[in-house]
Amino acid sequence: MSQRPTLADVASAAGVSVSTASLAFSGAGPIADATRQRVLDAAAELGYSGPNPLGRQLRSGRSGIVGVVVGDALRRSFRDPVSVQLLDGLVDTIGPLGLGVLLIPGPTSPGGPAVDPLVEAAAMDVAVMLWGGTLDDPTLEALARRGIPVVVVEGHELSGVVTVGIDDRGGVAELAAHLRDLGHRRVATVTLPFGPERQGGLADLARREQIAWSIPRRRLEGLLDAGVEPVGVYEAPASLVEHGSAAARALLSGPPETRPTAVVAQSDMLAAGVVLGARELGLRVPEDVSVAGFDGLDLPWLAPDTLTTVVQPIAEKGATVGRVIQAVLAGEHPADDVLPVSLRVGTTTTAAPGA
Amino acid sequence: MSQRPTLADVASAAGVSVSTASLAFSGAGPIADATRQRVLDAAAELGYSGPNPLGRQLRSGRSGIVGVVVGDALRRSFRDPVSVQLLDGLVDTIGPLGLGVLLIPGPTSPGGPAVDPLVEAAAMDVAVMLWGGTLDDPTLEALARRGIPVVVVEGHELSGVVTVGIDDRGGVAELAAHLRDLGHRRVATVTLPFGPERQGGLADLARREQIAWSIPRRRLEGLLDAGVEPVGVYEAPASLVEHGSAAARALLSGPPETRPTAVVAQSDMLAAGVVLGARELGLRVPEDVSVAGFDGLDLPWLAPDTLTTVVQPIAEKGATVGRVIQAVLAGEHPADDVLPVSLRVGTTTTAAPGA
DNA sequence: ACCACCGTTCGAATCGATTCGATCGGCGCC
DNA sequence: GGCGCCGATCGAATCGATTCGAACGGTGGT
Repeated sequence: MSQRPTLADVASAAGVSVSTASLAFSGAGPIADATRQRVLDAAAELGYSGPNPLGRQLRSGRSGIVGVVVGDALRRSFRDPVSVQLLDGLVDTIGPLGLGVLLIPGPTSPGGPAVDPLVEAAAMDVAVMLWGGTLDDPTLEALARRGIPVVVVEGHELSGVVTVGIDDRGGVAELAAHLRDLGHRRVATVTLPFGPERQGGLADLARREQIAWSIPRRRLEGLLDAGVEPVGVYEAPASLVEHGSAAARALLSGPPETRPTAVVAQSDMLAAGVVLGARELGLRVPEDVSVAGFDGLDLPWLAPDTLTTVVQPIAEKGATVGRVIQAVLAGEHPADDVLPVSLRVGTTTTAAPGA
Repeated sequence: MSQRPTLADVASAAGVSVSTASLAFSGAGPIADATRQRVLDAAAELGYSGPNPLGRQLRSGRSGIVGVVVGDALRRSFRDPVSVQLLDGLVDTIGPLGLGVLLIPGPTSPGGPAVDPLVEAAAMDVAVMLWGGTLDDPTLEALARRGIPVVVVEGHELSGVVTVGIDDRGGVAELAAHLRDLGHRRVATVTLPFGPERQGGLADLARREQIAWSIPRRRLEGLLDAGVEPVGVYEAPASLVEHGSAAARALLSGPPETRPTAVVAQSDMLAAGVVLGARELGLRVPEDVSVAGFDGLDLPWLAPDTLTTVVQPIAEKGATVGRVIQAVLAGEHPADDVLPVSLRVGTTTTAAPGA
């Protein structure tokens, strides 16, 4: 037999019907031990390694696949450990449920199609969007058209999709209050990209009106909540160390009288870049300038320094997404979830100079 | 209609047979423009968003899925950018072919099952193993039993699987010759883990006999090829910065007379850790100790230093894997592939002290 | 006017498994 | 000894699409 054996082959070899053979593998339904053994022996004999997943999937209508839409090319998206740790928590949670993760790149090039072909045609039971998009996100629209339920991480409160997020606004507010209490009056901030166009550079007030994505907006609002009006806003095109360094050069090059005494970055990668960039400018951290981040990453290459940062439970967030997926597949309509964050004071912040 | 519409629904709404309706979507086979348009209109009317992938997959026997077995938990595996960039190159190449990547964690916990359930049961047309395993790898066995073709990255030359690798032995030899020419006589090395048990620490000769994985072996052999017999071998449990720092503490704590004047690390992450660890010990790099790595990563947080390293074409390796997959799916038996590497001299190596 | 041919469309088989209702056989109870 | 029940097994329908050979209608040529 040149073809791989099917359940029918095994059944006839074992002298039973296909339905009985199916029972022997699935274990659902009554079957005599002797019969099951006979089927399994026949299977081993024929080199049959279990039911073909495609047949099973068609019948059950389930593919067992969770599509994860990454917001960018992998190499960029996964350079920030946040995405990776989240994915890890997700995989750990849904693995035991028999679900697997299909990676779907976000919009790759400006010239290319708006959505990856996988979004249009791949088999999946549910989709997850890291870095939740906006309401008119073409990916979101395509998934809705296909009737695929969506879980959005850190998105707007959208109708028809479930979101899992954190209290980033409150966390930043707490951080800002900490800096305020340390005497900082000139605070600059480095933000995550405002939208898919990913501009980089100092953002004036007009630009700040155009924030499409919710994370940079909420974290900016957190500052204001604590009464901290930033003296400079730098929009990073991605959450990467080099963009943090560029931000430092842009924000900290002025004379000491007007130079910010503290910089709040919206991610730890950016904050680390700010620290390195500040040092390149000859500034001491934290004596000349305090730097704080967001995420609570472990950055061994920054040792012996540790960032002052807002710690978010990343793996737990991934696990929460996993549980939400489970609920959605069970036909439930889970509520949006917001996880708590906490301030961790490290060695990169101290009292403002002269305060 | 509570159910989602099927092709049959669309066909009857358009007044044609299902076979004709299928032709309208697939474009394979002759169909009158007017008829196709009628079918597409009916589909739009019913909210039918294209053929159900599960039905198509069963019929064609293809799932369009490439299973990628990551050698470890994601959060660890993807902390080294090498895996991520490789995956990125792979995704870029197979995406246009209509293929998607299913992430499959490697052996997670020592107590757990030897292979992830996805390896046993997930639908996939071909599997890729990052960090190729050994001959008796249970994952490899399971895939062989299922008849799923396998492409191994950086593995042994195995029968029945295609491997894609680089000339790491030659690259390390070139690097070692460079150090030798700089006058270094006491060279230590930090290796990648020898096998799945991932021990960490100084490796004596007995341990060096037990190298199960091929990468650490070949890169070690590269040293010997250049006539460099390492005065110390430190086995890292993973390719992470902190393990490099630990290696530096273990290898470089002795008195200057016996201390190695150069350290060759088998990855850039390890090398970066060695640089940081050496500095913590009060040693200057490269004046007191030269450090070299492998991979050719861009490490902005090491600025202004740049590692002396062996550059491998990571994205190109991923693209090669993609092309090999394409060939395998076309029924061909592509040959093993070995990509070239090149030495890049940075600021972390210089002449040996006193040489 | 008939035939051959070509471009379209249709019917039916097929992919590989799951599942429900029906059937079969054996056993216990009256 | 017969009836009923229960556990085990079987048949057939079903999931949703693709594909191949057959049928069909219309046109052009003789």
